[in-house]
Amino acid sequence: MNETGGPIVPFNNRDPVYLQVVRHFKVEIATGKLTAGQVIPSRRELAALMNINPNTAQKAYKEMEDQLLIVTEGNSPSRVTTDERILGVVREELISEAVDAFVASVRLIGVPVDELLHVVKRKYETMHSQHKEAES
Amino acid sequence: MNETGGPIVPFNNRDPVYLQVVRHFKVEIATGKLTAGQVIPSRRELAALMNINPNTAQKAYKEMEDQLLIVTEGNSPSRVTTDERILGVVREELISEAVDAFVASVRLIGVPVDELLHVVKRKYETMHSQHKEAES
DNA sequence: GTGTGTGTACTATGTAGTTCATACACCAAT
DNA sequence: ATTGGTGTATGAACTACATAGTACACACAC
Repeated sequence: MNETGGPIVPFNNRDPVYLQVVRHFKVEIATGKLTAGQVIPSRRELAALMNINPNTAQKAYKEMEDQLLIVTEGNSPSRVTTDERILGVVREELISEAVDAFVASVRLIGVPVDELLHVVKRKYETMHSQHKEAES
Repeated sequence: MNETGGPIVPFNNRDPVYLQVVRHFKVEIATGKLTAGQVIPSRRELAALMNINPNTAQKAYKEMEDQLLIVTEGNSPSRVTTDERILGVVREELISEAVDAFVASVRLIGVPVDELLHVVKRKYETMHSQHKEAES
């Protein structure tokens, strides 16, 4: 599998790869696996790791630099920003974006709040247990 | 506005237009605005209504026929299927798809269920009140 | 029959977005 | 200075989608 050169990492095909890479790093930051000032792989290293094109990695890093998530001085390896104010909102941003998209998609259907919350809770716990099973 | 020939209806630009048209009809069905056996506009009428290309309308209708949502006999106008089993699951499908996508997007972040439900509820009620304001 | 409207099918074109291939400038170590 | 590693820039290639244009077969009304 993956002889075709496609990405290894859990990528869907609806969203651009470079944005999914950005999201991947945001999750790493939000969950504390990446901390302030920590060095991240070079463009080419990341490309090899994720089996994507170096330019795609570059585009993702460029996007993260525009969002002030990472910093790059000269040609030393890029690092996660040390600005705690920025890091602190990453988690909330991720959650908020997901919730916004979700609510927007069900708004027109007119689902009662109670039913909605119930379905979410059920699905969430189901996936969580499946996740645990997969790891064991 | 819309002199350019773009769609009038609330379409985003990430998803293909024809799929958003399909979704539009599914919502109409789910909310009871479209009922079993009801006649829907012809391809050319819909194209004029939504300000899209007739081929895009055709593609949407073709997709709905493949999903057995509508039926077309000869060249009489297409109608919503009378199969209640199919109509009955449209609403649940819409909700389930939205929930699946949502849960998948937040799963990696590891948000506690309680926090998640709280944020959803807050956002949902906010949007709902805004919706009411916009209508008044 | 004529005309109009239906669904359907096919090709071609334009466009936007993504990814790829390549090249360049810089720095550091050997 | 040469080699190998950075980050960076640019243009080509490719894909998906929407659109335009045209055509055909059918049915119903006049």
